[in-house]
Amino acid sequence: MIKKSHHTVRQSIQQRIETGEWPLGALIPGEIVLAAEYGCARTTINRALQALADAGMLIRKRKGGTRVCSMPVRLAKFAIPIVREQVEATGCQYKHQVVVNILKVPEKEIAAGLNLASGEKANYLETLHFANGKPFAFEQRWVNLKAVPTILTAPLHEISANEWLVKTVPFSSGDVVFYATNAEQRIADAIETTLGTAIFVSDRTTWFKEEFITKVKLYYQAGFQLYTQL
Amino acid sequence: MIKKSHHTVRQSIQQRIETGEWPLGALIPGEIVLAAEYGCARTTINRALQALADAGMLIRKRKGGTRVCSMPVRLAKFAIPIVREQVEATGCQYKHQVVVNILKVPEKEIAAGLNLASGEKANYLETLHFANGKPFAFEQRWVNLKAVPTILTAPLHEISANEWLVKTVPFSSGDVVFYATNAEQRIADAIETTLGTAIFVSDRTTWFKEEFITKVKLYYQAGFQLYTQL
DNA sequence: ACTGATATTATGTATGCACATAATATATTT
DNA sequence: AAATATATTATGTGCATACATAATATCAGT
Repeated sequence: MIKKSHHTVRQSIQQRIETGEWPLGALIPGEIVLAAEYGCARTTINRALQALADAGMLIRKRKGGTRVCSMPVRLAKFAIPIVREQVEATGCQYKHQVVVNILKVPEKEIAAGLNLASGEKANYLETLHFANGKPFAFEQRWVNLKAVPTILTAPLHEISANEWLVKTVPFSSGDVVFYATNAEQRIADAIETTLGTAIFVSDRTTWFKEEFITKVKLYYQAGFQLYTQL
Repeated sequence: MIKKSHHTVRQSIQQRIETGEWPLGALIPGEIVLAAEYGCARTTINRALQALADAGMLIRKRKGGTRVCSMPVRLAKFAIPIVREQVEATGCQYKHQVVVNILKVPEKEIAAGLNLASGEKANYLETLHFANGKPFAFEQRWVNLKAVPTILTAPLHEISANEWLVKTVPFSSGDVVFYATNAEQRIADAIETTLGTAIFVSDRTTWFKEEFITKVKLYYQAGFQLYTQL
């Protein structure tokens, strides 16, 4: 083994796990032993093992050593997408259309979820996203004006609120909920399907340093599938 | 700044991005400058910056330097769960029940998806997962007998096929599709809802070194939500 | 036996150094 | 002026070393 870079070592070790040389839950050799075996410095082995531990493939403990994760936490990752990119990824042409853009006081339960004072207005937007001219998703969005006052002057007819916010607001945390729902009449009309059709919905709330920024519900076209890889 | 470990440096730098000190797309100081500023070695800065780059917060290029990612790819991660853990996480008691466990030849389209020779039998399982005695999810699963012959002797009444496979088969790759569907009568009966109710479905196929292992469809109870964080 | 001090061990972290590599800027040649 | 060579620069990677830290093993004292 003349392997060198931690990438190569990492890959090699991953293989040895995958082929079953080190079965699930087994203790693998220490860094020094591996370093000798691969003919590299312990530092290099360390980086490789740490990377694998980050990936959830190994569990490391001082003393106790490193062992193969017995119940591997397989993480499915997916990029929270710009709808435009989602559409264009399927080879379709993207278009969007702002249907509603008003200021209004949200209903109580929503205002609470948004962390807004009662009676405070927020920017409410409804946008239709199209793929090759057909409705792809229907978006309902609340934007906190205190956090992002400039949204009022943003050219939302050229760039969707979705994309504008990602490009403008620095890193933020948030949570996403996915669920299925039977289409109400309004939604059914918007995405051109029939009442009661099962619709895939993503509901996302975004925060920036404890301050609410935006909450968006996306109703995808009937038959939509969210694909991710392990 | 007496900050030391790369963790601390990483956090500090992340803050400076989040507070807007370095806006989206901006070029940040080089490693040497930062090392001087933080009073640590360049290596330490390097590790911190690399970590942030891995997290999708920075983009680094030899020469050209490091800049804040202008269109941050926020990755939503979620663990592909053992259903039991999913149930227990909500504080409910878990139980499962194997409804069907037979060998049969899958339909053509499924066999193709499973990479099985035509006419070849596979293990077909139907399992009901319960939370506090109420149906939580209905599982339909195909298992490749050539890959995992021991499934036939597994105690599937004590440990669900789901969990047994995760504990037994080494790391594997796979893909997951989520979608919404209107419940057919069979499904509706199984999870005790009414015909046509919108159901959240996850459809997962798992491979081990190019060999098909298992394909599983999970129909979740009505109202189920998949929650993830950014 | 039980308790607590001490040594051992494996990983975690930091540092300094050297060289590799890629992209750019500058100088050189035609 | 255009093409080519060279220097510069910032990151990428590897190594040797040292010390830190946490968990365990060992051993002594009561």
